[in-house]
Amino acid sequence: MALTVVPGKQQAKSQRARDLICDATIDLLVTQGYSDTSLNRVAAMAGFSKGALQHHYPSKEDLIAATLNKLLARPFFPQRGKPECVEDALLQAWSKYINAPAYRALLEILNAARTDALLHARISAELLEWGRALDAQSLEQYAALSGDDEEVVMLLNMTRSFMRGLLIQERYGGDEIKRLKYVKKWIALVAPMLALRELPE
Amino acid sequence: MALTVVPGKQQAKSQRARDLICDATIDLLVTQGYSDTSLNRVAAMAGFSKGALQHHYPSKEDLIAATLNKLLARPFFPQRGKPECVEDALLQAWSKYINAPAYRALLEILNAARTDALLHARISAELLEWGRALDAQSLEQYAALSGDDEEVVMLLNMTRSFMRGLLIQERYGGDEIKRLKYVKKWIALVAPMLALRELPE
DNA sequence: AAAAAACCATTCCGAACGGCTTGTTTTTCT
DNA sequence: AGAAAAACAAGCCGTTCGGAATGGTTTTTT
Repeated sequence: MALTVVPGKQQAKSQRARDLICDATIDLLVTQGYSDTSLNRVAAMAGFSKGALQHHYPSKEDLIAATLNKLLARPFFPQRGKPECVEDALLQAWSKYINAPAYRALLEILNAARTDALLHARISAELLEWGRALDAQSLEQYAALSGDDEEVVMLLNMTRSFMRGLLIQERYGGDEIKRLKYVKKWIALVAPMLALRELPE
Repeated sequence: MALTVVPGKQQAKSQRARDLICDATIDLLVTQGYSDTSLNRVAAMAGFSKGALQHHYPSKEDLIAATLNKLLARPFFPQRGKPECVEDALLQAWSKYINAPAYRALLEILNAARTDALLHARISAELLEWGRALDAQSLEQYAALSGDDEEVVMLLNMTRSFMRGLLIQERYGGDEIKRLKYVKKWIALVAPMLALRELPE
């Protein structure tokens, strides 16, 4: 008789519920900020009751950790549709990765973790691993004209830092066009020191 | 008889109270974050009752606006003890201005204003003026080797963006030494394009 | 000296928070 | 089919928030 280890109708439903909840959390983080992303609002926006939310994520810390997990899974480097040159690649990093709602949500969590010791302890290991993974991916994608691998990591990290800082500037002047101008200027400075690595099939 | 328009004993006391309150606010913003910088805690840390705080700053918005005012008054360029070269000047901008508690407090307010419409409306004009003043000061202090004044403003703004983003990186790896290394790398990139302007007596 | 204004302390309020408990419905397993 | 587990709903609890009201004290002005 069908000993089907079928994924389970309920498991799928549960997974879908968790996805909806995390998506709602991201949305609220972007539009309302961390402290106003309350469990009540998340439940309401996701279309569940408070009890359902509590069932899937027993505490707010659990909810945020799960949401962060989803946010960190976003690829910094596009896995298909490889860009033609370094300039295009870095420009895409800005428009597709940094200057996007999901990244703003990520920054909200990072900022909250700065002063919330428990949250910080909960996610710090994951963040460190994330940083290491980003560095490794940088080396897979780029090479430095100087031949120094460490320089690749530095330049990519510096680029991300710059873009992060630029994203924050939106809060006090600096419209979208001006920010894009700055990004291009940065790329013009840094791109000549980098080259795209040949990707293995 | 002495028509002395003496400052007034009470006025001085009042001013001192406001200073203490704003200092406590800055301290709490740095150590606890914006949402945990409650009026109760501010009053307690400043050594006043809640009623006293309420007297000096009728609403939290007023308190934050006043504190922001104090934070924006910090000089980005050192007014005395002029640095010898562009490299030193930019390095000082990092160590004395950006990588300092007061700047973290400023970022907390900016971040809060992103989602708090009322606070944003209250401080946006002041922030715009601040940005303009920074640009003007940049032109007073620096000249571009290319002769293009706009480039001076851009490079200084890019430097501030980069340092801002670098400050945030502290939350997920990147110790103090590594951040300083990044700052120096950036300065090495950008300083050759700038020159200190001769300051009039 | 009297009146006015500024300063400060205490207390209370309604609202919202995160977390928890209890009860009902739906799915899965035997 | 029936028991167990998972999913969900609704409500309560203790706390804290920002703000308002009230009253007393000190300083300034008239």
